[in-house]
This record gives sequence, C-alpha cells and structure tokens, in this order.
Amino acid sequence: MLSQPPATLSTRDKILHTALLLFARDGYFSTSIQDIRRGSGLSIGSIYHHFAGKEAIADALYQQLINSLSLDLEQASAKVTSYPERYKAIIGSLFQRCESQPEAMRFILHARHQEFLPGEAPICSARPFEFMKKLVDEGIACGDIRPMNAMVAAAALFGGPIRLMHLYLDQVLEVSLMELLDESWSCAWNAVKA
Amino acid sequence: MLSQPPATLSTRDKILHTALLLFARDGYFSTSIQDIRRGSGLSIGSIYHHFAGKEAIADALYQQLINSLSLDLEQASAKVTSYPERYKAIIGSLFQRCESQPEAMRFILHARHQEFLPGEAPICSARPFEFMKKLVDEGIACGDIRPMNAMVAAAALFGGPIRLMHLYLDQVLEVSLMELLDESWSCAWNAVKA
DNA sequence: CAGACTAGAACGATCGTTCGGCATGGAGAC
DNA sequence: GTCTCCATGCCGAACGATCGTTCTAGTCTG
Repeated sequence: MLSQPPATLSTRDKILHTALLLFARDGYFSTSIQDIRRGSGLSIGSIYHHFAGKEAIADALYQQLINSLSLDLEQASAKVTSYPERYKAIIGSLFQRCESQPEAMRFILHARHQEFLPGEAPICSARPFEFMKKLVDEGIACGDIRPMNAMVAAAALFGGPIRLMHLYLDQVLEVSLMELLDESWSCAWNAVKA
Repeated sequence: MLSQPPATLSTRDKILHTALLLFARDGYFSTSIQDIRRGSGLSIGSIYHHFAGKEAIADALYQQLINSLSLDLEQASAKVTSYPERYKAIIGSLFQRCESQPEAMRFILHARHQEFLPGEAPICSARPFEFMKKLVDEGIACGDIRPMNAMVAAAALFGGPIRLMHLYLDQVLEVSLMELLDESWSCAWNAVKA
C-alpha cells in the first residue's frame, strides 16, 4: 500500500524516504522494520548495514529534516531586511513546506520525538525554533514589537500560523495554506506590533 | 519510581490514575500493562477485569478527560456575557488546568491519539475545540471579531495561548502560566478584534 | 453459597536485532 | 590478461526478549 521510492535514490536515502512516509502516516511505534523493508524493496540486512537500528533511522531523519528546515528559514529571512518582513518570510516558508513536504512537516511538528529519541531536547529547543525566538528578542529590542515577555511574544506571533499548519496537516482545512498566508500574517502581526 | 495512587480511589480509578501518569510521562507505547500493574499496586487480572485491554484504558481516559475539559470550558464561558470575556475565560481555564493537572493536559494536548485509538477523530475535532470554534464563528457574526476566514481567526485567537501551554508543559517556561495570562490574552485579542 | 473481584503463571504473537553466507568489482601480483 | 583477494553491500532465516492477553484458581463479601 506504499509506492516504492525513486530508483535514483541511494540505498540509504531509500530507507530514509520510506521511513519518513511510514513514520508520518502510522507513527514511529506502529512502524516495524519489516514495514520499512517492504516499503523500500530492500532487505533487513541491507537496512542494518546502513543504520545501527530503528532508532538510528529516526534520529538521522530528524537531524536531516531539522537541518534542512533551519537552513530554509535562515535563508528566507536573510532575503529581507526589516523584522516584520522576516517574520512573514518565515511563516511563508513554513506554509510552503507544509504543502510541498507534508510528511516531513508532520514528522517534525507532531511526532513526540522524546518518546523514541532519548536525550533529544524538546522540539521547541531545536534550531529552527531557537532562531525564531532570537528574531523575536531582537524585534522587541529594536522596538518593532511592543515590550513584553519574549516567550509570550514568540508564542503570539508564531502560535497562530503554527496552529493553522497543524489543522492543515490534520486535513481539517479544506483550502490551501498559501491562500491564508496574508490573513494569518496580519493577525499575527497585529498581536505583537508596537 | 512512581507514587501509589490514593487508597481512597476505586480500583478502576486507580488504574486510570496510574495510566495517566505513565502515558503522560513515557507515552502510550512505552508504557506496558506491567508498568501500570506495578504503579497501581494491583494485579494483571484485576486490570483486565475492569478494562478490555490497554487500548480500552487509553480510550476511557481520553473520553473522561475530554469530557471534563469540555464541561469546564463551557461553564467558564457561561459565567460572562460578552464574547471577548468568554474567550479570555476559556484561555484562563486552559491555563489553570495546565498548572493543576499537567499530566492530563499533556495527555490531551500532545499525545497523538490517532496512533493508538483507531477511528478517533483528530484532537482538533474534539468537543472542546469544536466549542471554541463555534464561539469564534459567533464572534465574527456579531462583529466583535473582524471579518475573516473563521479557521484563521480561531487559530490566531487561541494559537498563541495554546503554544504557550505547550512550552509550559515541555518545561521550557520558567514562570507560571497564570502570570502570563493577561499579556497573552491581550496579544490574542489584538490579533482578531474588529 | 453465589457473585464480584483479585491473583499471577503461561501462551502466542510480534518485534528489533544478529549473524553467516553470497554477489560484485576494483587493486595488486605475476 | 588473468587470477587472487578483500572490502563493500546485500540478503533473510533464526534468536531472544517483551508485550498484550487469556485462563484457572483463589479470596472476600453480602
């Protein structure tokens, strides 16, 4: 019940590709190594040749996705200069990724990584979220955001759009996220602007 | 490593009490029936006498918590008359519950119930969230909230506070949630007010 | 004494992982 | 060129551990 990964991918990437689809669809614990074997068209031995185990697959996937998202957000925010533009660029990037790579965003956003990646910090301490938090701190310091607790500001600014992403990924939204970007952004900015 | 449930509880409630603590701390899949047996001081047989199985425990817990939260929110919002007051009352109730019953809120908010409760609708379609959505619809209709897509408005109004709750439950916040209520509320209301 | 409840050994299924073997292909010896 | 050797990657049967669940026997209570 799962399309084979593209033949152009390396064996390692085939494993990651299949694991992502299954983890995002069924969850980490409901996905067995056998499922990944079936889905990828490889063998158990081959999988264990490339990864130390199931947890190592999830870990590699997590690091790769967090890293890619991080770079994406940092680049998007570097293209513009004012803080409001940066915040909107970040939200736009997040929305776009939800539409182009829903499985990846599902894995990042609603998996409880601490349940299967012991020692991993909570998702809100991961690099992309730290980056967003830092930009909020700077926005407060320069007066673009009105003075307030920085955590409250970060939650107020990005909480609405993130909530909308959750709704989209849970298939509760009937329309595309990008159509709602301007409206969601104006709400978010009204929440915290000076 | 887990305090026994109060002896005053019925056997059934002892099981639910222990299961909640373990599910919230370790997750559903990392909690075994043996763990619940140990934590509750009961026996396997006793547990299976009161519940059809592990999934039935999680289901009963979920229904009970959703129901209790629902009643709580509906009562809190019935005490006041204007829509802005209702929204704030709801957020206040949610914050209070995070502080008084963090395990319950952890189980409701960040468990992926669909992974272990097949057929269960996504959390955002559950009664408390439907209720919040309905109040937002009405607020738009009567002009208290400015005209916009209702999903965007609901996400903008409650997304910030919910995000803050996540941060609190993940122990990222150093201060108490209630201290941040007024500030978080004023951001939320600025986001959508007419 | 009947029915509700508790107890825990035992069972079958499933899972993650290990391990020994096989195919391939490039490097070095002659 | 040809043969050997070894590293690399691939394969899947088998293993041990753990889990959810069942079942029979025992205890308590009204």
